[in-house]
Amino acid sequence: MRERLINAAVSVFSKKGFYKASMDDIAAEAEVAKGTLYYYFKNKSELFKTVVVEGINYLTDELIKIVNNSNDSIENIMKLLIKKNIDFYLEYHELANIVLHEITNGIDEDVLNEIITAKDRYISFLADLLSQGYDQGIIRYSNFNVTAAGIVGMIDGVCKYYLRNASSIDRKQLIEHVSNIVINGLFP
Amino acid sequence: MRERLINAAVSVFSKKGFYKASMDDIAAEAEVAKGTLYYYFKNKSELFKTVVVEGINYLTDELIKIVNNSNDSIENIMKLLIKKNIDFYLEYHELANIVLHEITNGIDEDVLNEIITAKDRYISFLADLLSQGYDQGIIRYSNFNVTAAGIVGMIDGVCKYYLRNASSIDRKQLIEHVSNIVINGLFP
Amino acid sequence: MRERLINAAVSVFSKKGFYKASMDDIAAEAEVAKGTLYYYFKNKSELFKTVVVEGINYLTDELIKIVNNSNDSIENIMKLLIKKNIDFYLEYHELANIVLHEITNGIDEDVLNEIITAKDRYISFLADLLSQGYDQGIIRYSNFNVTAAGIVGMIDGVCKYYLRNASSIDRKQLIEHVSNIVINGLFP
Amino acid sequence: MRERLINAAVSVFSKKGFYKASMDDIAAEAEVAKGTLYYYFKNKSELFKTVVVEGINYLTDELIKIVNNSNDSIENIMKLLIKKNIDFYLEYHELANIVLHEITNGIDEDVLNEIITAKDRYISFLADLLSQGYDQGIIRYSNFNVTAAGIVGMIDGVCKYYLRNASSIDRKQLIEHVSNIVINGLFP
DNA sequence: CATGAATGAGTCTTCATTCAT
DNA sequence: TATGAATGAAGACTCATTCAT
Repeated sequence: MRERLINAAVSVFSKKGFYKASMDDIAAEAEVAKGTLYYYFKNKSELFKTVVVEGINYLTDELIKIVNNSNDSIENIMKLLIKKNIDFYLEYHELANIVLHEITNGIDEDVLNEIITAKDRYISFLADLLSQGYDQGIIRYSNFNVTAAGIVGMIDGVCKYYLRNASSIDRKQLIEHVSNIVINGLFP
Repeated sequence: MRERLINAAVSVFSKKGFYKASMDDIAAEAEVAKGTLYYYFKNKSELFKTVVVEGINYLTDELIKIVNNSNDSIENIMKLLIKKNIDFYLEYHELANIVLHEITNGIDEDVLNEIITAKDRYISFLADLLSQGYDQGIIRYSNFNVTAAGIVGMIDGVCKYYLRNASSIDRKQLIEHVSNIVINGLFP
Repeated sequence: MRERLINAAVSVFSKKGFYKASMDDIAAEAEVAKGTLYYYFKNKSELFKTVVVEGINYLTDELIKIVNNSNDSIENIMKLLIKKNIDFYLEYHELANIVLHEITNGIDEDVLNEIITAKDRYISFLADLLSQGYDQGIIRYSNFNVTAAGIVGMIDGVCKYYLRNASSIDRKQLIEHVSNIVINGLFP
Repeated sequence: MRERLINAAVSVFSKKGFYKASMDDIAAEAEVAKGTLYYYFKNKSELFKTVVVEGINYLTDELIKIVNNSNDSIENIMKLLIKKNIDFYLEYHELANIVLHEITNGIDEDVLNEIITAKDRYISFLADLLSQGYDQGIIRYSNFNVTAAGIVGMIDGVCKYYLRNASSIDRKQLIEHVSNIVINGLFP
């Protein structure tokens, strides 16, 4: 049942965002009584946190698997990660919108902290990878966390644009394009 | 008076975001009666739209001025724009958070469209610059809009990280760093 | 309007008590929208406090007036006060039930404190009178506050019994009876 | 088991009162599942009634024992009863508060009647004693029930004051004081 | 006997919006 | 122009109660 509620919550939060999503909506989506939500989750913030934290952790774990199962070059791994990220984003875009951003209002402090922790784990994972590349002499910059945050932000911005103007470019090109910018920069 | 209301609204929306900001808050901040807000703006969405659109346009106009008044290389202009962007973001970060992101919920459709229009103008402006660089052979990629969206997203992600972990890097370095990644990529 | 809301609240709280009385009930009784209640009172506790504090203070002030305007003996004043108290009690009995007893649960601490303060003023007033009687040598005991609390408790107990079994005794006798016990004790 | 549930209920109702006490609280206190409560008691009112009625009856039976086992004078028995009452009150004061005053709304009519019956038995017992005293010519008034209710009310008022201001008088004095007023009145 | 998951009616509270002045 | 009292719809949350196991 918990699973079912979370799925409903993902769906509704994705479509409506934190504020516009009502507990009624989510209960209706899950086809349960509203009380059931409160049987499993203390309150709306708690439910939201669960969705977001599990979302981020799912993504992070997927990425970790890719890295662990690959003997490829850092460059190719990087490309794969970017692809995976973009795929995730485009699949659950509103959720990603929520997951990848700060939602500093209306959520209990402690709940927010858990979200930030999950997010930091995600950024740190990317930063680690960058750090490895740096040690191998194939990445130039040492501000790994900032760089990681920047990459995620770029993916975010690009996906959002893509979702608004889907026709102007195809998905494969999008991934390729982001990979190129990240890896080679704009200037030749 | 209208000016005064908008300033109050910027301040409150910046601090609290769209949902948590109440018309009472804004009226109190402006030191007027709540009814006055409705005398000048049809409703909350309308007021929000005004703030956001004027915010984006202000930023865009600032950037346009920079470009028009400069004879510098595209590379240097690019750096300046990035700096300006980051400065704007860090100064009005909550507002920027709103301005730079999709807030697709709880706002009237038509009002939302005006926000998107302003945002597109901003992205287009950056894309134009990239296009010029492309024509001069100093930028590699031709998906100008996507690239522009990506740059804005990266700035966004980096600033957010910076605001959470301000001590780990200094502002000048931050700007430098983003400029470098955008211009030269991660790989040497 | 505030007056009107308080009157409605007195009526509803009197009939139903703090918990069973809903803000809907009170709004309906006052024939206003529920929001209006919240325009004048921060919340249910605040409204309740207002009713109780004003109730106690009203009663206290009435009693003070009696004392100040009378040249009668302490004994006769005492009788008058008992009469006034019983009349008040029987008129607003559920309210009196609330007013005279602690409601230690479910009410905000600070609000509760204001209620206790008002109550203490009432007890103190009676204690003062006893103290005067003591100084004049016509009252035996010096634990004035305890005695005052005891008298109020007795009135309470007697009135409650009366309300449950109204037929067994008439109101005038009730007042007479309490006065006698208080003044002369049970034993001849 | 039933015993165990009642003990838990006494404890929780005593601390929180009827409304604030939840069936969850009571189940937790008894360390059973919530359903178990409903296996033994039809509903919350029923459980509450059981607690209250058994409480009153326990007290009444204790008092009856005292009277039956004593050859003392009415006066001394009276004092003992007052002492016992005050002791009971101060030990289970919140419960006593409920027994004597709990708002009678929101409890099923029939359940309420059983509470009143138990209460009346208690009052009647005291009234009987007064009646005996009257027959022996050592008590002046013949409104026995009203007088009994008044005495109980006085005990209530005095104990409550004592609980709020415990330091101002000692317990033995409190008992003495109430006995004196009841027996001799305020006026010499 | 005992459980505890599931329910849904009921309540408080917020706040954008209106409108008479 | 400007006010602010009044509104009422909407939403989060509680909790007594039921029932299948």
